[in-house]
Amino acid sequence: MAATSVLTRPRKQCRDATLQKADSLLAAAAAVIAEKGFEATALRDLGRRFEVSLGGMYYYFASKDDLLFQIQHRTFTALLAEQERAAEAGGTAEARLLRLLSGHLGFFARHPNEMKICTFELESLEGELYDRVLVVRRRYFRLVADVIADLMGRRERKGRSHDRHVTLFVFGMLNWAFMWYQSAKDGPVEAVAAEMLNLIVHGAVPRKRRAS
Amino acid sequence: MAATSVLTRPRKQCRDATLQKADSLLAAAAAVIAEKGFEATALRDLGRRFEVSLGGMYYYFASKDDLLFQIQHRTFTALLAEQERAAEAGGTAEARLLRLLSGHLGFFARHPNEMKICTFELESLEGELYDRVLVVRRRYFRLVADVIADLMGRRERKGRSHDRHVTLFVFGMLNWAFMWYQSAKDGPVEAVAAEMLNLIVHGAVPRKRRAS
DNA sequence: GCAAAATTCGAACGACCGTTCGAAATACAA
DNA sequence: TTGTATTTCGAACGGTCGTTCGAATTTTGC
Repeated sequence: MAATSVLTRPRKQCRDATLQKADSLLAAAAAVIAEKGFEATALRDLGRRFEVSLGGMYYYFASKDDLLFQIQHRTFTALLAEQERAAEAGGTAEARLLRLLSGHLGFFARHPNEMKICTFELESLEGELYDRVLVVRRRYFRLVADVIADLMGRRERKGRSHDRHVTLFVFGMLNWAFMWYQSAKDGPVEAVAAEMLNLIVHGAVPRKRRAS
Repeated sequence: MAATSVLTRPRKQCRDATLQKADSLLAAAAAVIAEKGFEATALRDLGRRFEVSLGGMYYYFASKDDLLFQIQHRTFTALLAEQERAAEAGGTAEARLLRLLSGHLGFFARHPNEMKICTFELESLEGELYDRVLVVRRRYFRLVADVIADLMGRRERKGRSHDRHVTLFVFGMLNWAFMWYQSAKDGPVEAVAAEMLNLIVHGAVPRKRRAS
C-alpha cells in the first residue's frame, strides 16, 4: 500500500525519512484505532507508543480527524487501484468476479486494521473529509456492481433494483468477513472466495434438495 | 420489544412510571448513540434531550456502560425470542429460513438504532457485560446456523467448515443491510428476504448464462 | 562552519467527560 | 396530615482530551 504520503503540515520540503515515519505512524495508529475505536484512542497514546511527543504528532497530521481521514482515504484508494487491475485483466464475468472476491478478501487479510477502520469509523468523519472518502467508496462499489451485472446478464435481468440488491448482498458477505475470517481456521482467501462465488452463481443448496 | 425493564439502581420498589421512563430513556439514548457513536455520546446530552439532569441519569442506569449493555442485551434477547418462534413454526427448511430472513430484516427495520448499536458497539463493552451479550448472540447464531444446515442437507454436505461459511455469508448479507436498506427505495422486507433466499438456494445467475 | 530550514519537544489552555453525593423535592401509604 | 420511600437535582471532583505555540534541537545546503 503506502503509495504517496501526504504530509499536510510542512509547506516547503521534507526529508524522505519523514514521509517514511509518517507511514509507519499511520500504520501503528491504525492498529490502535482498530482495537480501541477512534474516539477512544488518544493522540497521547499513539505518540507514546511510537516515541513521538504529543506536540510532535501535529507535525505529521493536521488534526486527529486528518489522521483518520488519511487512513481511510489511502486504504480505499489502494484497494480500488488493486481491484481495477483485477477487473481489467479480462476473462469471463465469472472469472473477473472471482478475482474481485479474492482480491477484496486478500487485501483485507493483509490490512485488517485499516479495513476495520474503514468499516467502523466512516461516520466519524465529517464534511469534506467524509465526502472525499465517499467518492472513492462509490467508485469501488460501481466497479464491483458492473462485474456482477455482467455476470447476471444485462438482458434478462429482473431490473436495476434486483441487481443493486445482489451487489449489496455480495458486499455484505465481503465486509462481514472481518468479523470471523482467520486464515488458520478458514483456509486461504482464494478458497473462501471460491465458496462465495459458488454461492452467488449456483446457490448453496444441492439441486436434489430444492423445493423448486 | 421492551419486555422487563431492569432498573439496576433502586433496591426496594419503583413506580410503574419509572420503569416506563427507563424504557423511553433507553430508546432515546439508542437514537443518539446510533447517530454519534457510543464514545462520542455524553450522558449530559442524553439527559438534556430528555429533560433529566446528569445526576438523575444515574438513578436509571448504574453507569454509561450499563446503559449500552442494556440496549444491546434487551435488543438481542428480543430478536432471539421472535426468531425462535419463527423457527419453531414448522414447514420446510426453506420456509423456515425465509421466515428467519424476513424476521431479521423486519426486526431491524423496526429497531434500526438498536441494531446499529449491536453491530457497531459490541466491542465497546468489556468483561461480564460483553460476555452476557455474547451468550445471546451465540444462541442466535446457532439458531440460524441449524436451519441453514437443514436446508443444505445434513448428509451430502461438504463439511462443517463449508456450512459455517455459508451461515456467515448469510449473516453478512443480513447485517450489512443497515448500511443501505430503506423501505421506500427497496420495498418491503419480505421482498428483500425473498431475493436473499433465492440467492442462497438458486444463486443469482440465470442457468443459461452459467459457465458450469 | 554557518545560516536557514525542517523537526521535536514540553508546557499550558480551555473544554468536556463519567461519577459521586448529600440535599431538595416529590409521591405514596397510613 | 404525617412519615417514609422514591425520585430528582445541582454542584463539585479528578481526569483526560485535542490543540496551540514558542523555544530547543537537529539536519541540510552552501
